[in-house]
Amino acid sequence: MGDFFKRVHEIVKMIPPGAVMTYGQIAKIIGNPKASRAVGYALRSVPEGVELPWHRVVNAKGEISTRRTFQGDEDKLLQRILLESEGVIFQKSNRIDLKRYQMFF
DNA sequence: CAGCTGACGCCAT
DNA sequence: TATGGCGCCAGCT
Repeated sequence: MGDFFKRVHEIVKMIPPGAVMTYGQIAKIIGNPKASRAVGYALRSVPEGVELPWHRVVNAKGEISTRRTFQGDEDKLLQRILLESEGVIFQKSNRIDLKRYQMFF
């Protein structure tokens, strides 16, 4: 695993319960604003046993991004449940209000 | 070394 | 709002 992935993980670890950050936002913080897709790729490969709130990362529209794997839907549902358990409210559009939940440095 | 892929983002329509 | 198209980039093959 490269340095980029590690930095993504370090940042995600800092997101407190009930708050979220976006893929693009994390990419910018790392210093590579155009690597948003790679951020998602990094969350896909979280080491076993590593505690990391991956569910607190959503896309720029405030929605849970679509997985391309065979268990994608199940994974998205889990992410939503985890966020709701922390008090995050989803709108009818299946999005959350970023102005309210997004965390900034 | 040369593609390929995808938990993205942005802009045009 | 909702789509569609395209650029980007780290890792994998």
